[in-house]
Amino acid sequence: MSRDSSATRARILDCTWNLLESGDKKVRMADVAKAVGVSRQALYLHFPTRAELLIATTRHIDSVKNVDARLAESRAATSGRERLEAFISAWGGYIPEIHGVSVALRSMYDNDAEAEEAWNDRMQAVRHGCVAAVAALASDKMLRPDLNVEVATDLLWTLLSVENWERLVRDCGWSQAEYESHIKRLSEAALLAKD
Amino acid sequence: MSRDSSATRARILDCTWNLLESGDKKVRMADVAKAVGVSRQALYLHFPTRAELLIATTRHIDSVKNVDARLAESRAATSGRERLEAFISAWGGYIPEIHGVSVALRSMYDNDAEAEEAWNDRMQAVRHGCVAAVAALASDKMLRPDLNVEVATDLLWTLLSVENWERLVRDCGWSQAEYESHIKRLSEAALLAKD
DNA sequence: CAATTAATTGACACGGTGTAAAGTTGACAC
DNA sequence: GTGTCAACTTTACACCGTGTCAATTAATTG
Repeated sequence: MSRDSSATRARILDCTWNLLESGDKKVRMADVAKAVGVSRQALYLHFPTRAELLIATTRHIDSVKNVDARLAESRAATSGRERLEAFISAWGGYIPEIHGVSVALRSMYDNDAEAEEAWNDRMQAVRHGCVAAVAALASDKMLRPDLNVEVATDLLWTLLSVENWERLVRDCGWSQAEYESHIKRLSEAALLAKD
Repeated sequence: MSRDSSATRARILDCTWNLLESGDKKVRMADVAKAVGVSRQALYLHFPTRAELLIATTRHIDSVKNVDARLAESRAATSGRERLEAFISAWGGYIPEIHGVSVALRSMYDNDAEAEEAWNDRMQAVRHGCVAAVAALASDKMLRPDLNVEVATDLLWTLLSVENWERLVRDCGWSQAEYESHIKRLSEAALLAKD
């Protein structure tokens, strides 16, 4: 090989990440190319479409930030309630890391089926975590009697949405700590049987 | 005048509304023109940009559905708690009506400052309703002691977001009634002092 | 040296928004 | 009737961003 292809690929992913995270709205292929210091066409050599670049970037972030490991930690908790809190901390703390790319992906949602799929895929992963947390509550007999696992999962999943994080932290100016503590309280109020 | 300008304008707004509500994703200027039975340029004669057409459509819906009056009703309630429930019913029941146009407006959010402004404007109107409901709770001494009006408003506003409605009703398949009852319970759990 | 491969340059098609200009049609006034 | 005004049509085009294509340059490796 004349130059190291995988190295440029990595540089592209890093630059894309930076651009997305810096919040400079417009992240066009040309912007990424410029930031990487490479021609626009070189980008298409590595990623055939913008959607695939964004998806690859999320996977890149996931692996760097090790989201799976983080979420897995919450499974170590003994009681259902501890597990719920651990899960909220893990996922809630992860949201700010992926916020930039999540905005970009969601704004392609309507026109691009691939982007939609990628985003839904990530959200299903979160949902699985919600199911596990809710199931742990249920087996501790801590789940509100008027909720089944399905409905409780829907509720928790909704509370933990990126959109809600955006509204509270970005639009309302809450700190990450405020977000986490209020969402924890709210989730418990939503799911736990009062005993 | 050869034809009635304001009548075509009304037809345009109605057709836009229909198209948006029918969920046929792509609502381009050409699609609207076709649906109205008018040339694409005639559209631009009435609405200089797509954003302005969408904004005018929301205003049109608002006036037809009389959202202000609906929200105003919630002010009639005597106790703070009743008022909260009335507000949630009023707004929650209105969301499905504007869902189509809300999707369209939000998907322009990133590229179009005008669309962003229009959407924020609508959401601020909702927020005012939230403030009023929370204030009513506070004056009834029903507000959780660890919440001030500001934070409580942020929470309620977030719970009542269109995004949460979409997730629960559209993605999770809840009925409108289920949505309303769970959101009411959740809002009360979030805001009310336990007495 | 020859082959391979990364990357460059420049051109272009496509879809959707928005603009510009000239022509058509109908209502009404005088 | 003729003239005028305004709504609307038709056609053409500019702009932007994505994605494609083809020809070329340059570096590495056997």
